[in-house]
Amino acid sequence: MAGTLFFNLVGKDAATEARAGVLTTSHGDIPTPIFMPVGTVGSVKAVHQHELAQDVEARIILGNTYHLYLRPGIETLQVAGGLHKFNAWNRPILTDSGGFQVFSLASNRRITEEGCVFRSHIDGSRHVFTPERVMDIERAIGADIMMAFDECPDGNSDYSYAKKSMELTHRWLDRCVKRFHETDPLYGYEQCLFPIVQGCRFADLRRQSAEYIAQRTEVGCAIGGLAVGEPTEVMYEMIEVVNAVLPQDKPRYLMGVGTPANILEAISRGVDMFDCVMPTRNGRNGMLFTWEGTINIKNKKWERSFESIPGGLYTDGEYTLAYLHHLIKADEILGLQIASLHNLGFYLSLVGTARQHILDGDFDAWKTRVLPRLMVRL
RNA sequence: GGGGAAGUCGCAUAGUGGCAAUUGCAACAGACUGUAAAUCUGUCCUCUUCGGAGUUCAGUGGUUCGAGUCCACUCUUCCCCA
Repeated sequence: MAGTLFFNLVGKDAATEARAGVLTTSHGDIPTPIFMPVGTVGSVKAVHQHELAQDVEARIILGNTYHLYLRPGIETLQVAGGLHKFNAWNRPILTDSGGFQVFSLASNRRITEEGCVFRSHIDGSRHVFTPERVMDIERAIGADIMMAFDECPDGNSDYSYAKKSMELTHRWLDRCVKRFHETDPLYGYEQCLFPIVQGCRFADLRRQSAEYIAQRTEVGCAIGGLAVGEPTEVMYEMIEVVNAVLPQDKPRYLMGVGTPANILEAISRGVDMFDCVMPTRNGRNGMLFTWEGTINIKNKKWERSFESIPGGLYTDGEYTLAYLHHLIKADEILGLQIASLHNLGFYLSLVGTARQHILDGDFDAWKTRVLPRLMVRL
């Protein structure tokens, strides 16, 4: 069942490794570089689907296997006809495998060769995730892009643990690939499986993992286990190491990253896809991302700033900083919505603009110009 | 007019002899990277070289080694009966 899911490179920056492409799926084309809003439990928090599509212009969103499996449960999703129908999002969806929960729910799980035993963070009940089980669940969710089940070790893990963890992730990958090919999509459209590079902060492990993944990828590759405690410079170095090995003609997805600066740096090192909770979570917590830097809208200094949110999209000209300051301070739900919407709009605009500059051939100059301002705290 | 209750750091509260003094809210900052997050952390009398130092619990006086806590009076607020 090949053919509806493929990647085309359409442009390459001369001075850097930055690329522009199109990832085609049966739910629509995804221009790359792309940012994918995170919708863990089937909703991008505080943002309507129609806002995501029309205002933010999101091309693809994430769902999470672990969270959707616990709630609403895969039976409900199957009866609904998959996540796209269930949550009324008819553009592409990527599901994370639960590998990150192996990391973030470390106190509630135990890893074995077979898989991972979780204690539900909701009711304490016991659940077993194996590579096979995760593939089955991702089939049931119906994501266009399924992620392999991996272990995401802490960024400060020592070499011996990182190596063991990487090797386990590789063995799990082979089981994922096998199960993936033994099963068929449930809803009549093609799904693909992205393997995940691990190796923590160690260049030789990263290289080794990238080689392993390169031989097993069909549509695209992911780089996991970064931005989990290691220094930013180490993350950049690992991206370079990995992307030197991963196939040129397939999209590279840097999982869970990151700040606007992280994203531009990663694009310049050949990354094509990103996801991160930062625009939504930080937005709900009062942080706005703009082309001029970040704003903590809760700060008193914005109390009388009656200008529009800088670089706003949907919100531009309608809502002022002072109004958003008021809404967030007053715990008004609309404040969370506006902040989330603004930040997602900015992130999509960031990668969209980057793409345009790659196609125009001046990405590096543009990046150099814009980067320092992104890191300013207003 | 008679009787009763009460005044604590913005507000509300705890405190019945060792206290710069509980908790909540508010305020002011900070954090947040494949979402256990509309969450979490810190500060929140004044000064500080962050070790401390100095002033506090309506006011004044007293008892005591020691008082937010006990006593007297004053002021203020609230409640009940006339």
